[in-house]
Amino acid sequence: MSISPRTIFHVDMDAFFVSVEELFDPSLKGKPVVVGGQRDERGVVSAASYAARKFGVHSAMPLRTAAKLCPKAIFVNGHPERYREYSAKVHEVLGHFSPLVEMASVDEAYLDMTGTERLHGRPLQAAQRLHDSMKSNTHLNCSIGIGTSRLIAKVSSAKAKPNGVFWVLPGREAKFLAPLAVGDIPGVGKVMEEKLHAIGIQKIGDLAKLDDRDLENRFGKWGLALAGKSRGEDAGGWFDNEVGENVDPKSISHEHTFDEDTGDAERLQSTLMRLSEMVGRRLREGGYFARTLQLKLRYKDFTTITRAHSLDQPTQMDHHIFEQTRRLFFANWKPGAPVRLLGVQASNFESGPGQLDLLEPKRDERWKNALAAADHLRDKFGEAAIGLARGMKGGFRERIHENPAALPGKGKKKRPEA
DNA sequence: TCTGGGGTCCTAGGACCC
DNA sequence: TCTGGGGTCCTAGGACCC
Repeated sequence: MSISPRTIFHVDMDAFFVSVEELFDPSLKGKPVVVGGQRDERGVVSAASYAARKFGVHSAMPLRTAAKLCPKAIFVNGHPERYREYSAKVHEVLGHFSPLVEMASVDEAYLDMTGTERLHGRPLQAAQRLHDSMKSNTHLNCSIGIGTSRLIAKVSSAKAKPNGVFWVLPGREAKFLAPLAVGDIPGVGKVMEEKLHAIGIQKIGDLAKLDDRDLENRFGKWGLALAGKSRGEDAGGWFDNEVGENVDPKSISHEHTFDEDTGDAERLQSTLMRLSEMVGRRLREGGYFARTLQLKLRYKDFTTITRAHSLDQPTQMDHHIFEQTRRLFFANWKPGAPVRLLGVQASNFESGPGQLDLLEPKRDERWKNALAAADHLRDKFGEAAIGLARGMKGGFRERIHENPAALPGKGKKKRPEA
């Protein structure tokens, strides 16, 4: 705990995906634009322009719903490479303002600005400069929230939107939060919100009046964290790590929803192979060896199961991943049942491969070489260049789209171990 | 309206060990 | 016999975020 309060910035890009698309196609400007796929596709909205939002379109809404609400909307497929490129530009701009920058996702970041006054001036002045610098270097707008904690910075950046700055003075945290809805607390979603409403809590101020122990008794660990959050602290959970500490991922996964549900075993297996390759590739890129492999299976009616298996020896090889997930698949799939989604996840990372195959010491070595060659080819000629036999069966190759929002640095992070 | 994809964290029960 | 208690690992599911 430091004695003088920290100064945290939360920088959130305004309608990031849409704005980037507008840079590539200026004719989109001012129009209702929906990024995430075509109007008749399965899938949800990744981002909507402000013009589209006026019709009630918002992110996470099914594309087909958006099309009904706003028939004139222009539907655009996402361009992950573009977002990555611009995210890197954003990161670079931010790096000129503080050495402690943490990209929380493609389009938002935390900066610890504590102690930068002599360089960049008082918070509002620094924010103004950052804003201008962002605009001139990336041609993108951002909103900036300033506070003494991540939580306050995050909540105030939402109040700053669009294209503004919002500063909560040190000592005014609880006062700022009190009139806001409990659902405005990051981490309080629909379910928690309803539970809180059920006991008569609507505003964050109502929450702050409750006893910490009472909240802990009702909601466990989360309840205690909530008590702190109601006062503006980064108490508990993922929020209270230092800004700028980058942490290794805990899991790597890929999943695919079929355009139409399928019960075709060959097609399902070839998809599983593709997903296994994608996961294996990323394990090798990151130098991770996974001990736990998980299959995800979603049926037509949306019921979803996950089945996991932990290996004796960690792996990063496609065929190990495929072997396990295929086994799990056939042990759980009702043959012929229409499948909506398949997913493959690797977790429980270890730094090395452990013991190699003692019976066939050359086998894994050969695989490793083959995979390295395949990785190299893909780098050179693109993802479709090569695939293991199963993935190619019958000339069919499941096309799997990369998710524009799925870029490094996402999600919640835990405090790194000392 | 018919529900993506990639993550993190939490809970809870059972196995297993001492 | 009328049954501990803690620790850790594994698995499954679910809330939540962008």
